[in-house]
Amino acid sequence: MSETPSGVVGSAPSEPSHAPAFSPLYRQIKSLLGKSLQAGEWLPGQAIPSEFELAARFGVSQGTVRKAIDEMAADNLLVRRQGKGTFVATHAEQSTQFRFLRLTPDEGGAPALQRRLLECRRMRAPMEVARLLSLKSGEPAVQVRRLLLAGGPQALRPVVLDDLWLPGTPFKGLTAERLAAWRGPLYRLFEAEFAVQMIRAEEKIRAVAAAAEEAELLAVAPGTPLLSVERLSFTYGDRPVEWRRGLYLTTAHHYRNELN
Amino acid sequence: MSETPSGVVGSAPSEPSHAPAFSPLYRQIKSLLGKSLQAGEWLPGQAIPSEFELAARFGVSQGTVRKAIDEMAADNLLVRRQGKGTFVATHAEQSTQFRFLRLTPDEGGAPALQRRLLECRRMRAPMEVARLLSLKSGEPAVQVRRLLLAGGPQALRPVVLDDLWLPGTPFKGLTAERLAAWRGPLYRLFEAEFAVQMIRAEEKIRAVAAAAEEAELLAVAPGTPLLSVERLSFTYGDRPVEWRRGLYLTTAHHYRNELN
DNA sequence: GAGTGGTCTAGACCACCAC
DNA sequence: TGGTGGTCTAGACCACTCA
Repeated sequence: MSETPSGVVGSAPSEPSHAPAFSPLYRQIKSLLGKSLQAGEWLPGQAIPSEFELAARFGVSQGTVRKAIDEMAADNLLVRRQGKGTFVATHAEQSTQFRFLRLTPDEGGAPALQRRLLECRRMRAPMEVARLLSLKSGEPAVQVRRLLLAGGPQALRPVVLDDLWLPGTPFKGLTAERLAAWRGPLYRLFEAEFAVQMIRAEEKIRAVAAAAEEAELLAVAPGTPLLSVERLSFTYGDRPVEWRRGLYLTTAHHYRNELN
Repeated sequence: MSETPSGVVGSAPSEPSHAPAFSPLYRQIKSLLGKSLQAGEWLPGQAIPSEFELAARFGVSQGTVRKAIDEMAADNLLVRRQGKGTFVATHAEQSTQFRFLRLTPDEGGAPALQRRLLECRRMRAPMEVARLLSLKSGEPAVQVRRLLLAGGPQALRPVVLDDLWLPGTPFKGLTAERLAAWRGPLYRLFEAEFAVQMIRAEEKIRAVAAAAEEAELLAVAPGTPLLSVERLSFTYGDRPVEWRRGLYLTTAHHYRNELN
């Protein structure tokens, strides 16, 4: 293309010392699309404009838009559906239901877990939590504690004890009642009611011995080895918006991982 | 293209009942490239032919070859280097050194682990191992046991106790001497000396209590919680070629994972 | 049949590397 | 300077969905 339309810059021929890294057109498009997502121009589950429309908007060819969308689909930000369109990823769909839960029964595939809410309270963020969530000390936070239970209707056994911390400001209306009433994935609640989309997460996994209180909640003997799974979740713009620690009982379950 | 060259089929216009899934050209190319890799036509670290050469060989356009290579690069089978060519992935490079080891020090980035070989013996594959490696019962296997140790030169502490099982036939010349003399990644030895490339792996992680023997080797008290990491590794064609169990001491280290 | 994403092509030009 | 991968374009046609 010879013209330079709407916000997209042609490849600068020469840059000052230590050039700020050449960025191809499709990456600029990707960045612009990311900003639109972050601004809420298209909501989770909704379709974004077609590739040709976006190409016209940005003044590039359809193939260039395509490459940008390809990458965002690989990042799980968008979902392509042939014949229908491209959609903003959501935690509402069955297929992405357990995208972040890697706990699997040793026998049989489906997790099929029940939830039991133990606690939900607002407080000033503890120092460690404030640091991880990039909050100023003294800012409000929400703590949630819950159990996940597995097994048939009669033989329900606790498997996961989760402790979550969320920044208080974006999660202003989050209460125990709200949580207890919610059916469906937690992250779906967050995106639907609080406009917070969980995009990616980092986990740190250790083996620990169950403390007295944890052991009682999980119905195991104190000292039982448990998987400690610390998770820091990020939303658009790599901003951390959730920290949680899960204690997984791995007698009949395991944490599965694929290495590529 | 209007002609149908060397082994590549055009999109069949109509298929019999329950059509065997339409496969685009670039996937057929990908499959052919995969077979060449498996056959050892290009060895780890070597360059494969240029995109134009491959396009000519397969009778497709350069863009189609490019898309096939793109996917194989995403699968970590190939590595692209602008200006130089496309190379068969290898475990020799620094960058892919610890592709499969997710254990990280709590403080500081580099793992920097030392190895200590404990055992290497040939035996008939135990039933469980035979099952996992798709061996017939009674077929030979190689068991390797080793320690990984972390810390400065004076304060070396055991961190990982690894037990590996390998199929005896492909690993015919593998001995304790061979292993002890080897400097560099284990998987590099496997690909260089035994023509076995580890491509991907599946891990199952649990928390367990250290048994007496394990505790002694790791220099911890019996009953100490350890991460049990079971890994099944695959080579070309999704054939399992290694099963290992690692016991990770996670007091100063953790298993890191990224969720997308 | 119209609209969407998916594939394939051919050609131009750019960025990087080696000689 | 020539060869490699990387980007971008324009256009054709296929596959899928839905009205």
